[in-house]
Amino acid sequence: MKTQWIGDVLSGSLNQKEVHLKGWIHRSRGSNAIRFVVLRDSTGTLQCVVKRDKVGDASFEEVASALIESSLEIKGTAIPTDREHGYEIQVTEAKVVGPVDPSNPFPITESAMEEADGGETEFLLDNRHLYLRTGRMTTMLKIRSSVFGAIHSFFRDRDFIEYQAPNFVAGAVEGGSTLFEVPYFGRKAYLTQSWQLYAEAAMPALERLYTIAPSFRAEKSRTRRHLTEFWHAEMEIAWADNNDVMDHGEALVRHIARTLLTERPAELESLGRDLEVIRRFADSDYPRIRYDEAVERLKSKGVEIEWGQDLDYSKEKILTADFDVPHFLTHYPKVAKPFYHRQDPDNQDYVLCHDLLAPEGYGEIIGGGERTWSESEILKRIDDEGTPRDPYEFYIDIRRYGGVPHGGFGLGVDRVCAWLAGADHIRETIPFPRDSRRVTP
RNA sequence: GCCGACAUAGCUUAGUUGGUGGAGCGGCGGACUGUUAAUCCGCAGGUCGCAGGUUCGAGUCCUGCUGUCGGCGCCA
Repeated sequence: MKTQWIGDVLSGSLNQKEVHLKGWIHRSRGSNAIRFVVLRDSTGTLQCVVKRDKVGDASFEEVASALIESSLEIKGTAIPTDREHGYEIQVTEAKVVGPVDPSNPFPITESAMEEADGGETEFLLDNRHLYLRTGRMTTMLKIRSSVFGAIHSFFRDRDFIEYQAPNFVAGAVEGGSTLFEVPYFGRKAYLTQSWQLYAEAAMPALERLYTIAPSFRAEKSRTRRHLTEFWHAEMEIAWADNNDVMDHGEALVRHIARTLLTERPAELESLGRDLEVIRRFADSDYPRIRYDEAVERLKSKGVEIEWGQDLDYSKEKILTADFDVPHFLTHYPKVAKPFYHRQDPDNQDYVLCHDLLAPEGYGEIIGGGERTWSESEILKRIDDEGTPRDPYEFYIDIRRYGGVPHGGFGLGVDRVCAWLAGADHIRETIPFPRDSRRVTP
């Protein structure tokens, strides 16, 4: 097994020590007597100096002829240097573990990445399984891991119970037009769009629950904010109102930003992120404005909008331009939202809901609110909407046995990753993105 | 569902008013004892996405198809 990493050498803890490293050839150059191999592992890159008179002819030839992405095992001494990495390895033994066939060299070349410049060409998307090894993707995946970890620690520190809902479901959460249909032993089933309805069933048992799970939406969206399979962090909490739920969403997003500042500052900077901006997201309060106020703001900017209209992305963008931190929009008109949002008892035209919009044009990252929690209200809302009751019988049943005020939200984890990492496209944040035109590789 | 672009070597691309498709990177061969995307010399590599059409002649013009990318709607 491997016990030493390039990161250990770079940290200085192995200065002047004998080291045994295993990794992949990032770059290789040199002459017929000396070879400079830049070795890569999961912790970084490091130059290894291979001299013919130190390792012998056979070993030297083997290393010298190894192509980029060949895997390599080396032994040598870590010595400080003024050159690029701060340290380099004077190699005493070197062995190619897994070679690369010269007739089929590693296809992700400098030129393949230069035009992409953070974005992704068709070629890189087709070769995603190999693109994952490159610096930008690796960095993004480390940030992603920290975001997932931060979500878990946030909820667990607050005594939330992690709870799993099925991915095969019979009915829709949203309108229903965006479900993936799958054959199910002669019947039809669907891939879940949200954990919420099943979470509400467990709400009276667990009171505070959360999940991080994939959600599936068959939207033919072609935007930098959409995936057909995305990772959804959702929570549900009993005895809570819209403001309580918002408090949790705000605290969670701040906690994620703070975690990245602690765990991934170098990665953020290598992607061109200004840490001061992330610090602002981690430390600020997030303003809350009502739908009506948002409409007024838009009208004052000359945007044509009618009351009752949902705020689409073009309008969101105009609104978010006024803020340099995330901000909530609350109290949407009832007509713009589905039945499970509770009507505002103070004004039946509105529902007790909220969206959290990320600044810098990244758009909605949280959608949530207070649920319609009494049996009479839910039946009226379903009937008024013209939605059939049948698929929701279990959901209605929950309210027949001790319904309580409760609510929750869903957070788009990939969107949060894209926003905090400053990615151009949500695809950059997930190893194998799925959208309406791509299910491979 | 709607709108707009694009498709030339493994990759990134140049290609003039239609007249025998070039380069850089990568690969291969050679030179080189401290390189930083190493450098230098040489070689191989193309049914110009597919199918029609116009023309003496199409990478180039026209039509259709396919694929991909970008934007909108919808949402996390």
